Amino acid sequence: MLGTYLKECLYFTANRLGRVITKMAEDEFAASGLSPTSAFLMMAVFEKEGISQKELGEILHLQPSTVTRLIEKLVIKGLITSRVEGRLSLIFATGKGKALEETINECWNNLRNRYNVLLGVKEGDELSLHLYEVSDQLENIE
Amino acid sequence: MLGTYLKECLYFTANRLGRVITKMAEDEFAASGLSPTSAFLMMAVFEKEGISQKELGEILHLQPSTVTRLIEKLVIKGLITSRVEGRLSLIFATGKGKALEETINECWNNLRNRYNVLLGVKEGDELSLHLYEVSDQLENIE
DNA sequence: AAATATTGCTTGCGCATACAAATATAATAC
DNA sequence: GTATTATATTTGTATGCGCAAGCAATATTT
Repeated sequence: MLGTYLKECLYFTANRLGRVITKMAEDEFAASGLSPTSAFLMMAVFEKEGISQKELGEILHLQPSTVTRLIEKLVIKGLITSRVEGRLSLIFATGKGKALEETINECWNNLRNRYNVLLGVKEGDELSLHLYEVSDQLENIE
Repeated sequence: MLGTYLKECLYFTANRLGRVITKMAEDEFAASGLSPTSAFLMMAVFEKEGISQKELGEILHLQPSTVTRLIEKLVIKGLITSRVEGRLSLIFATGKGKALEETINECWNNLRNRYNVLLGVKEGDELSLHLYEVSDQLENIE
């Protein structure tokens, strides 16, 4: 079989999986009008009103510049506001943003159900935890 | 802990892993002057001179348009040529391209060693095979 | 308190990938 | 043998993310 070696390349398989699941996630989160990443950022804000951009970056494992851009778009959509406090930029959900909480949770549940059905019960969630640990190991966070 | 639910989201963990391993791969393949994906495309061409773009897309699990762009760059670099045959576009490695084969293989070995060391012997390779199967399941290829 | 360093965020730019529409060739139907 | 459909590739456009450099606020040093 041509190209079999690719199956043994974590770079390849990880990124392929990323693309596949991203499509699924975008599909499910479309109901919320948000990209999956934006939706998870919103969830972090719901969990801690006034969270800083720095914290958001740490939780989401995204670069500061990427967080800035996500925030930008969510502010334009009127879902969050940011208050500058010293050199921190603190993020709060607006009423319109809070109104999305339920929807976002549903989208997320739908996504999880969708892949857990395809992968076998709980296999998806377990794989996810595993991948999280693997990333930590690769980044040498112990 | 804030944002713990993210560990259970395959969208998130898969993409994070993708970013982490991509950085490692880019780093290792820098020695070849190629992006990891281009390097794997070259490997596919080494394996089958005159491979079509369609086949490349299937092997690499990339969209045709993405393949077109990769080819474009490799042609500009003088590593491959493409001969149009009917509606197929067949890809061949140039001498300059073939000269890279050894280097590319080394880069790949280095990458695999690097993550296998961090993840434990063979764990990386096994994970990779697993992720490949998972992607197949999610895409409903049986 | 002035000079320097650090920290958090933003901006400009680039890369990888995708989707949709356009194009080109081949195959099939009639 | 033309008309229609199918297939392979290309082109235009968009998104998500990163890096590097810059800016602004605070902390540290002297």
